[in-house]
Amino acid sequence: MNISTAAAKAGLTVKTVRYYDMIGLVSPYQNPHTGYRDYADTDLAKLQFLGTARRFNFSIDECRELLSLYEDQNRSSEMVKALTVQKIAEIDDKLAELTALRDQLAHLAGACHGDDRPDCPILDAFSTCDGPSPSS
Amino acid sequence: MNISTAAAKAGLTVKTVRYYDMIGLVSPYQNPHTGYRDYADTDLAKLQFLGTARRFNFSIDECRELLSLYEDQNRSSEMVKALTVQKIAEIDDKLAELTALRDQLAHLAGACHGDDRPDCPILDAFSTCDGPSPSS
DNA sequence: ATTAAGCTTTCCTGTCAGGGGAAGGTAAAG
DNA sequence: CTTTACCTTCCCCTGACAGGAAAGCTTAAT
Repeated sequence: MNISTAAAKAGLTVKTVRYYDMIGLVSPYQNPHTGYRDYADTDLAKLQFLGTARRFNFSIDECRELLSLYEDQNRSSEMVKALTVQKIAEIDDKLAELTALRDQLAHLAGACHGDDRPDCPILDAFSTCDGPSPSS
Repeated sequence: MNISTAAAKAGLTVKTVRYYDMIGLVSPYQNPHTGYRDYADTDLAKLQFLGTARRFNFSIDECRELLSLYEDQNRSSEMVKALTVQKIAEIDDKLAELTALRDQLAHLAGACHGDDRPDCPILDAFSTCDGPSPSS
């Protein structure tokens, strides 16, 4: 299967699939004469796995770890669950941060009349150095 | 005021402040003999403004726009409020996306026993190409 | 048989917002 | 006078690709 077919089936772009080859995530057989990549079904399965894991916000390095677990027939589900629970915690942190941000901005927007007068509580708040805590 | 003092007062790193000079956000007087940057109080105010706006998740380009409004004594509060409301909407989108992600992951983690057996619903779900919708 | 379209390859540059560190000049303190 | 702490520019690095150029390959139509 050529690269564009594999990419389409995995819901990825050709560029992304080529990138995954370059960083050693999924390296298909490469025809030595033409240089064309040829994706086997097992390669496609990995690409689909990666597509899903990436959409679940796992980083490339985490995907690499998940993929090695995915390929290991003698794996335990322990590591996978631990990684997932940790990812959930990260998302929770991000949610809390964004929610706080949203509330503060909404408060400022509510205080701003938003007309043609130069008085603006939002800019006033920004000029006093007490914004949200530095985000990661 | 030298760069490290200004950076500390604005809650930014020296690298960041130098970067803001390079991209033309805040360009202080520069001693032609020593090459040292010298930040005036008005420069510091802008840096503090930028620090806060950045912590509120405004991009550099949005900060540039906000800063020009901040500096304009004849500004109207209309634009500022519009930008802020748009930013709130963006945050809301991100919140919805992350919440959906979190729920799906939590569901998978709940179904995974997380012991030393190789059976793992999380990996099974990842290998069937029906993850979350592609995130921005 | 030739040509054109539509693939593929590698290679280079750009993104965003800076971080890390080297080489070299300067300022303040002992 | 020396040490230490700061400043400068310069260049490469990050994550996860996207865009595009130049060249090679395949397939279908002419």
